[in-house]
Amino acid sequence: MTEKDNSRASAARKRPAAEKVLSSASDLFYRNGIAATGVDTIVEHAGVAKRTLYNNFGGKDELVAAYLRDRDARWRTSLEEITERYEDPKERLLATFEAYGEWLVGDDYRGCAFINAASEIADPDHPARTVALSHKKGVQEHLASLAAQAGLHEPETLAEELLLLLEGATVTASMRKSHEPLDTARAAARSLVGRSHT
Amino acid sequence: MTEKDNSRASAARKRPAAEKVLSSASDLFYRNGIAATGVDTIVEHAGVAKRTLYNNFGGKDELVAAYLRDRDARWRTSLEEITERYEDPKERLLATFEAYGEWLVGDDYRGCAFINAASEIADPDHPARTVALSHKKGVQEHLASLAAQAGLHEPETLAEELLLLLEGATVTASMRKSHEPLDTARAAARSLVGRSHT
DNA sequence: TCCTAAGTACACAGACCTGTCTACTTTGGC
DNA sequence: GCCAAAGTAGACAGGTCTGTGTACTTAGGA
Repeated sequence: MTEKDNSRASAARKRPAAEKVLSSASDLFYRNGIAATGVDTIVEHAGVAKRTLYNNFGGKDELVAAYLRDRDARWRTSLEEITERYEDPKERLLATFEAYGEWLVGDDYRGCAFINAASEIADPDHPARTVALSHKKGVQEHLASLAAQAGLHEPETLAEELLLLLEGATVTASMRKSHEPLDTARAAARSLVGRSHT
Repeated sequence: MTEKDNSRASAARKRPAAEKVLSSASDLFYRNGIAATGVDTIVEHAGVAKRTLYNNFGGKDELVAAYLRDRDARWRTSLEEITERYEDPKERLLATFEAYGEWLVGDDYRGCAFINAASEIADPDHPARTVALSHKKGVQEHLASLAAQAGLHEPETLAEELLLLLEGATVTASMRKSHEPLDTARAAARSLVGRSHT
């Protein structure tokens, strides 16, 4: 269990160049946007040959999907770790807001990578859209599961309400470059959780 | 007052070609994204010469800003009209959710134009970012003003909470291509307004 | 009627984009 | 040490992008 198979780490062990590509792509896609980041920029930043990118990922679209999958995996790990800090089911539920908070520290915060990708990619068949959608579904399921464990009323509805607050806070925080919307969202979440109390 | 100076209509009267450009740009930017829409596509769609675009707007960046300004103006008009349908201050406040609802009908819904633009444009000095930010500020001020008129507790905080719900609903609705998140957001908003009641 | 501002048509520059090709070099497991 | 897989280097094709230059034509008010 100490040697948990983090897909990114294991890929680094066996394909170091591919890992460098993914790492550079992640940074650049997130910071500058997907359309604004060319493959030449990625390979230059990664210090690898362009052919390495195409041999390992197939093309830019698949690389974008891989970028989001990687981010989703790291997000899940981080969320799990933060949730486990608490015992009380209600606090475990609200810990999700804390997890979001840890991601938006720093002045390089550019909002949610999945929302940004979905905003940027109009094509409904782009492979990255599937990844973004399943990520959001995962977050909502996480919330619903914890809400149910906490014995709250209508856990599914509450989970969606909390998701909306989280999404709104993420988007607003990145527009204003402030983490204050997350505090507001957390306060509103406490109200809604209180209302759903037995 | 019947001859209210809608900037787009007045521009159409005196500069028909410029208006065609703005109208085409609005459609294409919103539907396909800003980066994905080239100026050649816009002028072809508008049926005007490329030079007309540059003479009237200066360049693509300024055209993007004009697109958002136009959308903001139309949004304000629409919001005002919907708000005036109600007498009760609390209902007027919640009518904002209805206004959002009217914008996300139809299968061509692609989310909030301002959020999408901000997601897509990483450059903090881009003229469109200023427009997007001031639009969101306007929405929040509208909410705060109505919350205060309704005599609710801490109208500023409540306004921000409602804004977050609206933003979350917009983003989620466009990802799922469903208007159901808006219903959830409205229900949550009623809870929060209830809590803030006298 | 004339004159100015607005619009047209279209070629062009220069940069950037994704993806492919070929030939060469490194590296890790057997 | 061998050999296959992985990676490298760099040119290249074929597009697309924003923005400019030039010479021409319309339209509307004084």
